[in-house]
Amino acid sequence: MSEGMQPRYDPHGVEERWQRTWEEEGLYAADPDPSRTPYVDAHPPPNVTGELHTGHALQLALGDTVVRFKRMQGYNVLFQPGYDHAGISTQNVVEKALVAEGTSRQELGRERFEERVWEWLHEYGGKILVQFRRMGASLDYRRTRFTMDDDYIRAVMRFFVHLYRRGWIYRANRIINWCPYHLTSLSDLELVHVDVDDTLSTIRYPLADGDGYIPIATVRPATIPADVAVAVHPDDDRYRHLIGREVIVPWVERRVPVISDERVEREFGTGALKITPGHDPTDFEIGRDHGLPEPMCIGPDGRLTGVDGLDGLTQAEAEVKILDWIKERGQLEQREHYRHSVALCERCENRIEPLISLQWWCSMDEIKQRPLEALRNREVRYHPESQHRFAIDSLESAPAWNISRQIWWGHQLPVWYCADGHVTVEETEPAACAECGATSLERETDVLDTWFSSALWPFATLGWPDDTDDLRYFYPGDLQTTAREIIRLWENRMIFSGLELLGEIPFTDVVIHSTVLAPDGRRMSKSLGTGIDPLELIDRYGTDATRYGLLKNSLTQDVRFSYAAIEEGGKLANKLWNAARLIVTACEGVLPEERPSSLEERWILARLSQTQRAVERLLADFDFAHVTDELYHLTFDDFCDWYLEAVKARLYDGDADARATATAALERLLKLLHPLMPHVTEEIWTNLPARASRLIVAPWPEAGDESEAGALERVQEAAQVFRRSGVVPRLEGDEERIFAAVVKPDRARPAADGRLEAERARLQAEVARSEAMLANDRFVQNAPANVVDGEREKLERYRRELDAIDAP
RNA sequence: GGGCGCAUAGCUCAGCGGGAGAGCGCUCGCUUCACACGCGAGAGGUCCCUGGUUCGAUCCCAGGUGCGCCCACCA
Repeated sequence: MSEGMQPRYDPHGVEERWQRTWEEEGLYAADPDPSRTPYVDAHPPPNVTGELHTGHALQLALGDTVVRFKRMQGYNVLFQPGYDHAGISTQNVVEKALVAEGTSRQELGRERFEERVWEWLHEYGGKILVQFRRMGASLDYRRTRFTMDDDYIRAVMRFFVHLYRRGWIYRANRIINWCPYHLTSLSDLELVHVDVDDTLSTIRYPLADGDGYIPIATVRPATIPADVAVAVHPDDDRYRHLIGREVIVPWVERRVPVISDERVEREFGTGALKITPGHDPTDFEIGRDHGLPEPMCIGPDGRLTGVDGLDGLTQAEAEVKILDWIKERGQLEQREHYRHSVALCERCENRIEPLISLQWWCSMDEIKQRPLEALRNREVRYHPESQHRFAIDSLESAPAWNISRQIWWGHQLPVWYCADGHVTVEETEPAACAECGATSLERETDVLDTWFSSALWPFATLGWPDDTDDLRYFYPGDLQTTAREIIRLWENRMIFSGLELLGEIPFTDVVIHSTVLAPDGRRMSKSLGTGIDPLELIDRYGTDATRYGLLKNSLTQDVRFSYAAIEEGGKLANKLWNAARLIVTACEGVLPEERPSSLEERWILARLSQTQRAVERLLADFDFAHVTDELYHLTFDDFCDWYLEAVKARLYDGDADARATATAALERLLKLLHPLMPHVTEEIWTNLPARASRLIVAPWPEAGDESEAGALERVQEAAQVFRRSGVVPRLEGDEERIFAAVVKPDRARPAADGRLEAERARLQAEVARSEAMLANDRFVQNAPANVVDGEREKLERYRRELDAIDAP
């Protein structure tokens, strides 16, 4: 097929063809096989409504590279695909579509709305898996799972009931983050914080006995009607004498106590804090500790409620009226500009209302103990290692988890109430109330936090809660690739669910990849217009080049996106293609066999082995950036510039050993590169003779003898000397032949005036420096032996090169 | 306010106790029978600052400066 190889490698068409072929030939498929060792990467399920972004692309490139490497090593690889129902996000997208149609979810009602979501998903959902294929991801697409599949729902219900019976799930009134747009509670992890310009008002709260006032600084005068106390620090001399007395809350003119609490910051504002347990998390805690009531004055819609004269007003409107009232009475001390951070809903970016609400909670106190122990024992390895500490810290400090959401799209809680309010928790609808036997039951309308179901991904995808062959064979798995911010949302929860339900952590290695920043260093974001669409990269440079570029960038540090890295990948693919073209053309029909008969052949085989060992070592540490580096230089410098240049003449001359060896060497190079750049290597593979199997399932080579890796050193030294001085050093045999073939002294420009003298001077200076160093007793005595020996070798080399120049 | 990290060539980044590196960009020369997405030759750096440890520091330690990210209830 060599006549089909064009001088320029074009990935278009080739890559799609291989993606189809590999999948159709079942080469991604994983099935239990007790004779083989499994290797499992349960790839994070993206949002069902999502589109491929750089983070996904990077994550896929990392996971797929490892998985392809393991597959070649003979592991039975399961790379698990799927997508997540993603509660609020999905509800959002569909709601927007409804609004565009002139209707709303409220108008449709819950049942119709859920149907609409399913319809929407059947039409548009899961597009992302098509895009996963374009990344060349070798996922077992037959096994695609959705976190709202019937079986998956069963797993979620089982998990909930399990935790409930353990006594860890409970229902309670607590202050929560309320999104007035979505009309639901949110966990702390679903918020974003932004700085806003605001106004800090200092308001005088008169003492009830008429004797003076306490100044209070607040940014939210609209919450004043729900004040239940004023708190000061117990050691604050300004106010200590007032503790225990009463002040009058403006507008509602209610008498409330002055209390003391250490959580009050003396330095902030006036040092006195109004306590509003209904609308502030700190105040809620202080209020609980002091046994204060918990009234609210702002409703779920964000408007005032239950306050005479303010009902139904927005907070801005209420604020004006309250401040006017205060001003009229001379109680407004000052208004000043104040910049501070506020919490927003990460989905709609509306301001969060803290308010008290009856919610379902999962207590973390007991559930986190086993995971903590496991993490401390390093039963999970984090890459980079520094994330290990963070995983532990974030688990240690994990607060009670608000698991209920007041939205319609998601897993409805398996909780039923009878008319008397008794609670019955069952996996499926119970016939009667567990407490009173009443048969008329109402199901809880709340749904679960999306991450509650995500926590089951590594084993719900394998059939849990049933005891399946898949589960027994593939669980626990091996690899997780994920973004830093997901550690708390997801990694920790998978670890505790796995330990709790199956007694084992679902994976052993967690690779936390970097955040890819825009080329200018800002975050990639659609709204900023700084996003880079991986599909456009694929269209422009090809999948292999895109994968290579992303891997090269994926260091422990956040990195700026670089087109240059992708272009480098494209060049590597083309270089490889042309090296293969040379060998395929010159060695047509020759079977690969390592029969090294000359220096350059022994050398390249040793270099291939050496690089292979390095790649294996680096991949074990998930150090992808250095893998790309090793392979780039192996291909360009060693394989092409030295080996092929040296052996080319013998290939054209029909040297049978050289031809067989060249073909074998190319095969090994292709194998090393396949995990990173699967398509171009597979395409070349088909052009090699007698190929029974696909490269994707070809065995990873045994690394051979590395002892000849330095065999070309004298020739390379000679090349240095020649290039710097124009002098052709004396060499013999293979070395002379290789020098002539690679360096081509007969075609080089003649030695220019002064070049030789400059090189001689340089070498003499090096010799002098080296001799001085070796003459220094303190150096010779204190430096490690290998350093001293190294210096002696260097000196020898400098002297040899000097001799070469000075020879006639 | 806590935690983590980064400052090295024009740009993006490796290296991390003994000769300052790569890719891109730039300059010069090559249409040499695999490849101009190529080959060869070059220019370009107080390795952020100040101290300390050491025979020796870009690398280790302390302090400073400047950036970035994550977390956190200063109203």
